[in-house]
Amino acid sequence: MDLEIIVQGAQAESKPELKLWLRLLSTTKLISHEIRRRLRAEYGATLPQFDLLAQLYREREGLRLGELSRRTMVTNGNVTGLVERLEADGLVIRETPDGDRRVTVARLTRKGEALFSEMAAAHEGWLRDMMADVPPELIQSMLREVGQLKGSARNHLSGAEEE
Amino acid sequence: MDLEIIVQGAQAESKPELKLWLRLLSTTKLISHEIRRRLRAEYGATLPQFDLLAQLYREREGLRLGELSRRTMVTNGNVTGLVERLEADGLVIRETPDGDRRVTVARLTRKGEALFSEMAAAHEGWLRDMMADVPPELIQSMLREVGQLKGSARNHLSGAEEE
DNA sequence: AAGAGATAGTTTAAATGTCAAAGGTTTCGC
DNA sequence: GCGAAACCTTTGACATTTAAACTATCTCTT
Repeated sequence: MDLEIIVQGAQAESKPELKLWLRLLSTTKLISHEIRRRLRAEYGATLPQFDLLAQLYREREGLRLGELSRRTMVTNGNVTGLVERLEADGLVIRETPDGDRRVTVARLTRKGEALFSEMAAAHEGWLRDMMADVPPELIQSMLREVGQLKGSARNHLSGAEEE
Repeated sequence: MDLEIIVQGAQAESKPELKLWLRLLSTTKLISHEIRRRLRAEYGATLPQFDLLAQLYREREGLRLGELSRRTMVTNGNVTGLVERLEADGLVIRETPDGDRRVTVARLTRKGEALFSEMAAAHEGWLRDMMADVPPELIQSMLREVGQLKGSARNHLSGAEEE
């Protein structure tokens, strides 16, 4: 039924970190699958595209592809293809600023703004629905605790990422 | 820096469900990236391969591909390719039982068992390390709360999945 | 037994994902 | 100003992902 089966056999009592990780992973997978399904069914969009549009929606003047890559946690080469497809759909345009010709900036078109604002409203509703059985206080405390977990993880990366 | 930027602009105060979701997503992405990097660097393995091997490690007599698909939350077609590559590496073997020739069962080889048991120990250590700054009580309470969230999400899927 | 229907895996196409290497551009040191 | 270093993006090779079509096999009803 679940990723958690990995350890629930012999020694599930110990290893709380592993157990928490598997539960986090299976939960986000569950919710992601659902959101992906609905995005596809109702808007013909994919989840990575939605994420990318979301970033551009917040920065109306556009973002450099490298910045998009950092914000969406998607690799550089991947952003290239994503933006290409979104541009083909007329949701995004690419421009090279005068100052620095190494740079490519992606920006939402009018059509992209309109579509994303629809999708965002639906997306938020889906989440509220899926979390309907969780009391508001729990949501608040999870927010805090997951934040702490994230901080801990960030402090113990092998890579060179700081702050 | 993060997925959470999606909403932190104008009206971050409201929409706690959305905020929690974005934080969950960015946290699991962060940890996944790190685990993937280390699995690749130290064992030349990918995360989905690790997940699949983990399932087989728990069921030494092997699992049908469909069951593997369900447990890893990976689609059917995907399991086919994964097992193919693992078989090519000599970590897994495929067999068709006598009773039902539609069925394919995947099982770990001696080599697969040895490799996975190494990887699993390292994997657990990485997690303990990344969660080092989180007090044990918090880990326990997150375990409970995330479980509740997962239950809620499962109850509000549009798909036909029950229990 | 025949055939409809269910089930198990595989295959396919399009998209996403990684990493590493290659491309142009800009900037810096001198 | 020139060459080297640094920067930004693209490209290429390959693995993973989803959804849907397809093949093979089994089961059940009649």
